[in-house]
Amino acid sequence: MKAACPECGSTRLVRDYGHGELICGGCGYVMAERIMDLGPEWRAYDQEERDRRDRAGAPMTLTIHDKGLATVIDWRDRDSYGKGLTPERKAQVYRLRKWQLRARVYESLERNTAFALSEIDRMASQLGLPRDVREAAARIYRRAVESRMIRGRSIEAVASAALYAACRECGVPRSLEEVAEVSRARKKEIGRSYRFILRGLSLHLPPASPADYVPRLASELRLSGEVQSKAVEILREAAERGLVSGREPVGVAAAAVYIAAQMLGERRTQRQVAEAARTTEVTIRSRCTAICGSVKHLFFRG
DNA sequence: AAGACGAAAGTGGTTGA
DNA sequence: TCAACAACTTTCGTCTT
Repeated sequence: MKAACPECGSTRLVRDYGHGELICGGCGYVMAERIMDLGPEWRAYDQEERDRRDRAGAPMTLTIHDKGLATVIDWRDRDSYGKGLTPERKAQVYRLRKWQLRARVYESLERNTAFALSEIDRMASQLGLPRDVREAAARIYRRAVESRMIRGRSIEAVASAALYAACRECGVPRSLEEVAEVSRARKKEIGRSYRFILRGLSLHLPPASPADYVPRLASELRLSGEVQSKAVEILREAAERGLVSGREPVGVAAAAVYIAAQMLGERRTQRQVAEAARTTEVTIRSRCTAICGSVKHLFFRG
């Protein structure tokens, strides 16, 4: 059955998303307010997000499961004739209301989780991550949902943060940049959610070690295994000399790879290494001078 | 000519009063 | 809440290969 305008009977109804209203195309009667889709893109938690919210455009469908048309038990203890209810009837209505509310909350949680998991899957495959990382990310996300930690932050950001954490947990770290590249959330938000999740789930992951990044950098730059081992050796020396902590691990790893490649005659330009590590030549240079200054003897040991 | 170097100014996030 | 701060980036002129 199609909805019709109570004023003129027209069934030509127009949705005005800008104002969140359902309007009769015949006479302009406003039939319903607040039909706006409450999907994640519409929510904005700070000015930055409000500014770019327009990218979402109008929702393609009304994702409210009942499309706003199903019967809702209202809060008045009256029947449809406006008469009061008997105590038994009141108790029954009370139970119905309770269950209807529960069902809605449950369905919305399920829907959001399903969306988050598909996002995790999409990002993971874009980053070329193996199955166990995806499963770890899904596990972390579900735990975050169970701990009521999603409230007040976007699903996208929490899903990305879960993936970021899972990468570390599985020893295949991706930098925040890399995750942000394939995520719809901003790097800043992901970082925030990440810290929040770690604290909330009392999950403590040690900061990523530069050595974890070496295999990826090396393969992206098509460098041999010898270069990899040399880079790891350099990193071990650097770590002993306290040149690692407080620095961005990828940057340190990039410098080690650059030096190792040079030592073994598989030269790569700073530009190439910087690109693979998503950093700049300047950063690599400053890491290099720090490392070379104190491990120069490595150059003369073959 | 391309790559490496380093100075200087700018950026965004953290920390501690 | 704000200023100081450290790490990193951008930009640019100069030197090296």
